[in-house]
Amino acid sequence: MQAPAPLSPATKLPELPVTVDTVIFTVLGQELQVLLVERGEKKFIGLWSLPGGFVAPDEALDEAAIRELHEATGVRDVYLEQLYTFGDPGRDTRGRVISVAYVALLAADRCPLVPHELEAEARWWPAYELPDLAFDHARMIEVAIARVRTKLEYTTIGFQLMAATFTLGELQRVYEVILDRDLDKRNFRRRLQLLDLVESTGELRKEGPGRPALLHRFRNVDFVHLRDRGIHTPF
Amino acid sequence: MQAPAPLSPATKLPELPVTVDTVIFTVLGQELQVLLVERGEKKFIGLWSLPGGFVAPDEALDEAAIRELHEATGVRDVYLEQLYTFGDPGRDTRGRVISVAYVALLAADRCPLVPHELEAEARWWPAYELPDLAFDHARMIEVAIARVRTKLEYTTIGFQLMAATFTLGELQRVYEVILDRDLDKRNFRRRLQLLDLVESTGELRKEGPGRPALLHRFRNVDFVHLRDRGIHTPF
DNA sequence: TTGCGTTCGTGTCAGATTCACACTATTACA
DNA sequence: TGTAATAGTGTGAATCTGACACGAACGCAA
Repeated sequence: MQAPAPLSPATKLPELPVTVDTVIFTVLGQELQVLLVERGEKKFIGLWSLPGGFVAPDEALDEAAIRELHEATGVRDVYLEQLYTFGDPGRDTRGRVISVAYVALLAADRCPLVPHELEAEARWWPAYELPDLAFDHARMIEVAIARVRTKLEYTTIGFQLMAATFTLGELQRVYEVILDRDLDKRNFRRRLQLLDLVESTGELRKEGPGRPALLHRFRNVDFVHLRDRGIHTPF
Repeated sequence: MQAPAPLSPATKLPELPVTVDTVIFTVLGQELQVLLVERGEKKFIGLWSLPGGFVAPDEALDEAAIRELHEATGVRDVYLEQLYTFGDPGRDTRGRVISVAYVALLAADRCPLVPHELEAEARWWPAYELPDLAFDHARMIEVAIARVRTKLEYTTIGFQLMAATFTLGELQRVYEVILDRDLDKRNFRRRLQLLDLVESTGELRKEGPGRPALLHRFRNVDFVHLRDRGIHTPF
């Protein structure tokens, strides 16, 4: 039960440090990548961790995640959703810490090449070939990948990883990289058309050898629950 | 970022009270019901809230949820999953509190008729006709209903609401009550058979007028992700 | 005992969806 | 100008979904 007495500074309540940690994904160079920061502490030399930090006393969890994301990347207005809360005693070897994990999706053309306001070093790592991670951050990334994969199948979060215009080939590769399997080009395009999700800009993009591709944009940038349209397996 | 210095009692870190609150569902009398406790505080007279309480300093979040669930209902070994973490400043009018919400599913034959170790009054309420709720607990229940509905469609969590043996009619009614729509009897049964989820015990249950129904049991009590079998819309 | 109301249990068919599959078009480059 | 690379396009078989109706077995009341 909740404490029967009203809370007050005088009331002795168990209090715990609360952090947010964010799994920031992008698809860069045909790979799903995660932003990690190198830990400076002696105890954690060579270990990497997710960008995150403590929640201030008057700060909403989402706000804290947005703030930390901005500090780590310099960008705002990023797709962000709460993932799961990790709170086992012992998950942080330095003491009891509750961590509310978030997932963020960042379009490749908005990815910072250098860390923003971080003193520590930060870089992108391939999500399937991660370095040694501090605490339970490897587990967090596992859960995050599972979440993104699932939602890719019944929402339009995948769009969050694309630039404003893109080719259908690029879009398909993003899906393939995250789902970690090949998709059929014709079925993929038929589905996009059927769902009325994209439209052609009319422009072509020439790049390397091969026939130039038509550029497309999304018709509805908003997050769409395809389930609401009775759709369960878009791709 | 995480604090660069090791944590210690001397280090000044922002700490926050953390609670768990659990949305306990059952299906009783053709209705989806939620267990609520009446708040004793003067400030909250007439308000009801979810059973919950503070997380102890050395206690895992899941453990805290299990403990609170046991205190409220007297039962253990209940299906329980973390739902979402609510942490807006101001969500608790008495001060800043982070609440990790859980969902529990309790079979009707295990429901306590009277509260267990609670001093406060507790009772089941129809999930679609709730009383005035304290804090953001109404929102928590909304999110919980959405979660259970979604998972009902691609997992076997629905089984958690059934007694060890049951009739197919009872099972269908549980699904109908949660999804809040009618299902086709023949399609429902065809799907159960196709998925090989239930088997007949051979016994009959006579109850009231009408032809007696064959009793069934689940073939696999474990939580099953039907998606892993390529199934997306079981019912 | 018989009739009525109630619940149980069962199959089919049309429409929609899914999945596998191959060739031509357009470009860069040697 | 030929070759390698990528873009773009349609069909058919199999499966899945969703709508639909009736006989069987029981309790109860007349």
